[in-house]
Amino acid sequence: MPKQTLQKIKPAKRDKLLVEAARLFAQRGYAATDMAELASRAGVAKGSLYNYFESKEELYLYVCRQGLELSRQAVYGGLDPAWDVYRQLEHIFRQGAAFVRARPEYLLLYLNVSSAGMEPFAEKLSRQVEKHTADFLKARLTEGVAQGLVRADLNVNQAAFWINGLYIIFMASLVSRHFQLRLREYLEIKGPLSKRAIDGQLTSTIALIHSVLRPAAPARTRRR
Amino acid sequence: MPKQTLQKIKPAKRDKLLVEAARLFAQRGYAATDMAELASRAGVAKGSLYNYFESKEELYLYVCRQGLELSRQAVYGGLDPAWDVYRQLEHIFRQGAAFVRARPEYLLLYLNVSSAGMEPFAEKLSRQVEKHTADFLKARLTEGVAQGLVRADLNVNQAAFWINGLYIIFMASLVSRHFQLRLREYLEIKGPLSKRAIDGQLTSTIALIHSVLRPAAPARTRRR
DNA sequence: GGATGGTGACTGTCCGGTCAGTCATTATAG
DNA sequence: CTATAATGACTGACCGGACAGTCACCATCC
Repeated sequence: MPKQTLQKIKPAKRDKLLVEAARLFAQRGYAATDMAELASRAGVAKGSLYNYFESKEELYLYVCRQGLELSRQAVYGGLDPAWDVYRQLEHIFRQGAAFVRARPEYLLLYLNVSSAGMEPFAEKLSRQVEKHTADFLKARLTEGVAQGLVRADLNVNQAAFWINGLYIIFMASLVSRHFQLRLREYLEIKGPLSKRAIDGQLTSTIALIHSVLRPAAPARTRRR
Repeated sequence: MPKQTLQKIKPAKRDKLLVEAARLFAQRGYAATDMAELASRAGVAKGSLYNYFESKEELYLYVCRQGLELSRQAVYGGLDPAWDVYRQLEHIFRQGAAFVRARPEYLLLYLNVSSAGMEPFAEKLSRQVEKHTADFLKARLTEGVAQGLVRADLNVNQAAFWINGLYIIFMASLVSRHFQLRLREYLEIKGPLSKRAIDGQLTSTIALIHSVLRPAAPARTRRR
């Protein structure tokens, strides 16, 4: 989708540009990001941006899609299909948290898509963002049911929906100022958010999911 | 906080202005809302807005705080303190959903506060938005534990955190384009979102919360 | 007639996008 | 191997539109 020119420039330059773009768009939002400032941060002239991309919008969409790709690699990359549902879920939460801490800009980009005025982008991005995760979660849960690891009366679609909901809220609490303040209010954390507190919350969220999915009383509930 | 003049004009005029402001800010976001357009929609001259408020920012904060107040009345209004935790939670979810459907603009306003560039507002609003709900949920859960209605080993703060998380995601699915698309993707809904589908999702979310909070039946019978 | 509220043209600023011109690199000619 | 030509990436001053906030003037009511 970007112009050919983008492919012809030095990779280092291109990477710098895309990283700075992701940061700026994430921090300021789409509308408030100034192409001139972006150019200057990327060490490039404003005109050049328009040699690489047709418009601000095209650049934005490209950065978002690239971020999605990176996130996916980071989160689903080291997954072993042999693991059971619970192990895979835990892996996703932990990898997700690590990635979000290392590259918060991409999650911020995602969160912005749900805000006002971003509907045109939601129309273009939401499906490709959510489809993969939805399919993945549903497939793992269905397998889990088949293997007797997950309660048979579970509504898989609904369960996937709220597991992902917890994931979103949790990750948002790591990067968005509002959700950080909210987390602190709920957990009554006074100082800054420690990695320890976050890990604790992560662990207990996973335990929560576990306790909901696990089949009721009877035997054959071994795991881990 | 607004100027005195605001209090002196006809209530009908004031209400119209505040409603239109809420709608516009909700739909377009803070930055993209044009004071001239707002004035024209409210049937008022642009200059008048500056007779009522010092600035766009003051108007915005006032509208947000007013929305918060309205939401609270709608959601917590008809609550009977004699009800048990579960009944109160269900009431909140159902009242919340009804209010959000009737006046989506206020939830949109809330969602926008977590997006990029809104940090200054998050700093001013987040705490007063979250504090009330957090305290309420924690108090009800604590009561529930004391009454033996809620499992005793529950971490109240964490439970409140994710109950509210589910609430947010659910309500967001009613108003934000992105979260609507996401809900449809997860629940595999093809047509438009029917009230029926939403009610079903709401009921099962409440059931989920119920099943997590309820004490494990057989073991550790403290009473009964 | 003084005070208070209402008005919209005006101003300064900001920003997306353009484009005429520059210059480093590469291709071609001698 | 040098000289000349061609290429296309690069640049930033500039343009047009948008928009927050101002203010000089008007309307209305006591």
